[in-house]
Amino acid sequence: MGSSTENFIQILKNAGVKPSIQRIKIYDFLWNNRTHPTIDSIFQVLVNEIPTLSKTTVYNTMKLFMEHQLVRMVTIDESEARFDVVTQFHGHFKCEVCGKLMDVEIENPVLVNQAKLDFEVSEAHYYLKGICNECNNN
Amino acid sequence: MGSSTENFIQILKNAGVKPSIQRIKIYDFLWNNRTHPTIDSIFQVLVNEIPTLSKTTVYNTMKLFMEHQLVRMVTIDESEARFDVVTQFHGHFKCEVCGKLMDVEIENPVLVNQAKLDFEVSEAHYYLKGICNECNNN
DNA sequence: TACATATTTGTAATTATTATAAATTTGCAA
DNA sequence: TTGCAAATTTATAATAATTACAAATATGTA
Repeated sequence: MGSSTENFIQILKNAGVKPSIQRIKIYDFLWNNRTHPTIDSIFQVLVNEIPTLSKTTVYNTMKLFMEHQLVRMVTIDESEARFDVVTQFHGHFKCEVCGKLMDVEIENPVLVNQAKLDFEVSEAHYYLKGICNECNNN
Repeated sequence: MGSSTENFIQILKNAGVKPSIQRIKIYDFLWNNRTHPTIDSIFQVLVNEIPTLSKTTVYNTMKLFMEHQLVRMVTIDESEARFDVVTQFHGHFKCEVCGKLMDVEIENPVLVNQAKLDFEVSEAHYYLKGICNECNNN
């Protein structure tokens, strides 16, 4: 699968987002850095490529991307929002020692009886907290 | 099941938390108001009963309760933390129209293969977003 | 009662996010 | 190409949740 600029432009266009330089670079970064980055970490990296970049633009862009289903917000960290370019359902694990946030494969959970009927679901999130193996072995 | 002050004192003691007036009243409120309240909403109600109550005390107390597994933090709302006195695994549903946060019964999700081996899990959270029936019918 | 410790409180500091308006860029029509 | 309206980006200020801190108060015990 190619990951050239043209591809990112096409992904944005398909989602109904006009591909400005900033939007392309931000999407590019998310695509290639699947570490569930925060607004600030996105900004800190990209301000090197786009010296005039404003943090407000990163906020605006992530909001726009969310509205167009290009990213998911991950709210495990109470203090800062994180973002995930993978929008298919999957879980997250946060290690409370090293702080790393990892993807977790999980069977799509089953709502019990009544729950299925009580609302129209548009988004599902699942996450775990605990200690990762690396931290447990040290 | 009784829900008198004596019972709350016992619950706090069993969890290793010294039962001050403030802690008892806060736990009492959580036990009897299972609406996943925010720090501010807890404070606004209880400052009527304890006029000297400080919001810092509510923050401190919720932190202490979390450390002693008396409550769970719910982070569906990006802006404000919410708290749940029910610590057994269950899901949450947030209606994006009316904003209400409800409990959802759900089968305990199954981690796929490798995930089980990769970390020691201490907490699991599951939540949904969408539109509730009430909002859908109006 | 006296005192050490724990708890609460009020205030100030921090920090993520949002609001706002000016500056810049973009796309298009004349 | 030029001019202009709309979209986008930017910088700054405002907001609001949370944390840090130190003084005040309450608690338990010798």
